Amino acid sequence: MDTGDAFDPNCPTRLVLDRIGDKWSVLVLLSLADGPMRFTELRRRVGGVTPKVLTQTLRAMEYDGLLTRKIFAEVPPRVEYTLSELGRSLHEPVAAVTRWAEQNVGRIMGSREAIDHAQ
Amino acid sequence: MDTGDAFDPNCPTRLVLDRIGDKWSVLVLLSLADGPMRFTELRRRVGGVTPKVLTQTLRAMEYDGLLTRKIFAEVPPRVEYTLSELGRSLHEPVAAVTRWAEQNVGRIMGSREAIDHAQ
DNA sequence: ATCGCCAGTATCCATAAGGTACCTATAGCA
DNA sequence: TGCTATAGGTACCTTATGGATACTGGCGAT
Repeated sequence: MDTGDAFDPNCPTRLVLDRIGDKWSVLVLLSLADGPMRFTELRRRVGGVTPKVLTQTLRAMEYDGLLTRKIFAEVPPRVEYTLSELGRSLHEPVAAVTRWAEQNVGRIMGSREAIDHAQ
Repeated sequence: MDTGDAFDPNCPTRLVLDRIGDKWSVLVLLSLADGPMRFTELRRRVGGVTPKVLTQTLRAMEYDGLLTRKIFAEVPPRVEYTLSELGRSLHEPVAAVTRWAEQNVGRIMGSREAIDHAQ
């Protein structure tokens, strides 16, 4: 298996990029970086996510070993999501991209406005 | 306008994250980091992208000021895509995520296999 | 005379995302 | 003895988005 070329569609690295490139995954990762959270907490924190999509995202991240899901046998039910070591190791690179976005949002919006204005 | 909270769906930072989180944008950015490229060159380099989607991606990145599009009045036509200063500044953070993916692809695939095996 | 090159469009279809409603069981309240 | 609220989802339907394939135009080469 070729792990070195992200440009090859069959490369596993590409699968990983697809997953972590997902916008909800990134927001979940950033949220959980502050500590474990429950489903509804996450739902409130990550504005705009629907429960279905949040469930899909969390299940996918669990499958990839980025977080763990702990169910407490209580009523009402309680489920806690916690970043794994692997998930925590991804936090810094992702946070760097987010910082870039925050720092450059002005330039990007400026570019869009300049182009819109030229039309 | 609130540029500080990527969790707010109306936050511009979120718009930016959505855009640069797109898998094709990342691959185009990494390709162009080596220098300007033509459309067909990019298409070959970024395996699996269809022309329609590549066009959409390039237009979106141009709109955001990440790259410039230069048309040469020749036959056959020639169009060159070049990263802007802004695009180049995004390269390092994105490359860090890609490096993480390459280094951890094994762990992720291992997690998937462990879970598949447990079923 | 026809073929191929380049940079895309146009068209159609499948998949995925999004929105809303509903389910389960129990504890608390009236 | 209902009635309601709660948490963590599922089920269902509709709407975007992505992807596959085919096609265009002008010219130089065969």
